[in-house]
Amino acid sequence: MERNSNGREWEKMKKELNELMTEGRDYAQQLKSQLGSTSSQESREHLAKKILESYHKSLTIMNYSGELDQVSPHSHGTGSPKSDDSDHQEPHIIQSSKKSMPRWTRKVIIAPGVVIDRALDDGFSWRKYGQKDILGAKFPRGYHRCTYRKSKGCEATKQVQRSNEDPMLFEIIYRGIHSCSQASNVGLIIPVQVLEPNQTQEQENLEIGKASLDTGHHNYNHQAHLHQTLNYPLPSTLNLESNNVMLQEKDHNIGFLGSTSYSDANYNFLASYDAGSASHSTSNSPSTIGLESPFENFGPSHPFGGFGGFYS
DNA sequence: TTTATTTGACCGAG
DNA sequence: CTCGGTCAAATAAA
Repeated sequence: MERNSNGREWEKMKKELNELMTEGRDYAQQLKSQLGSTSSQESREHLAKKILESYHKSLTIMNYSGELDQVSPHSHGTGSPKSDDSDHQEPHIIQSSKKSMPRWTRKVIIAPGVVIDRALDDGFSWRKYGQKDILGAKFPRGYHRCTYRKSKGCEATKQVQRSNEDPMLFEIIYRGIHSCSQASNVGLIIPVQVLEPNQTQEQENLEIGKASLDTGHHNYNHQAHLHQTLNYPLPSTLNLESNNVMLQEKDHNIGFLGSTSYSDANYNFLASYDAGSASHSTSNSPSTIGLESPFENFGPSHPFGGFGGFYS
């Protein structure tokens, strides 16, 4: 209703989303056309990777970051299947303090043996700028901002807080929308191979928490060799393995974007290939499809309406 | 070198 | 004052 500064943020978010999805659509289109031909496997993999990146980012923005990359049922879990598992994914967008930036929470449950860094990777590159001990929290909270804040003025930030009682649970609070179109180290998901099921994960987790919340490298070195198989060298740190993660969103759920029914017609046009996804290309071509008001579209099955209430 | 992380200082809100 | 968040200097990594 009342569109004020918050509404602006929303606009930005939608715009970003639109670009991201359009980009992904283009890549998918390319991939599709390459399927018939005998294009290089490499090329196709690259496209697939790009598509996943787009999804990843889009979902992150929307607050829904399900594990579409790979759906690996991480069963074993010393005590993982807790009630929390009831997937109540819900991203909550509140606009409280700060520059009235949208904010949402994501919860990530790490399966035993998973490298935390990797698990928490959401496709964007972040730079840690602080860590604080929080009252009542057993683990410190890490503060991160977009790596391109300086160069591109991207103001997105996130906080990572490890749960007190369940060290496998991380709560990530995102604030602000990425105004940068980075596609850096989205390590893509690698088929995870569950490694040694046991080991004192709790112990390790604790250690990590003490040491450095989000940079728990070292600890899992022994597993590294197991994953040398992956294709992409991870940029920093050696966290491979990854996706045994279970993502959950808390608070309000946005439902799912898949609901946006793109008309096939539109689908064909998108030849717009704005690799750079220029900021102006916001509504390039028919891409505006259902995204015109993404959130409204999602509404049908999900209370996005209530959503609006938050940031307005 | 440049870029990233660590960490205590600093600051505003309550 | 305390607390949560950020800054920035020192340090580490690349």
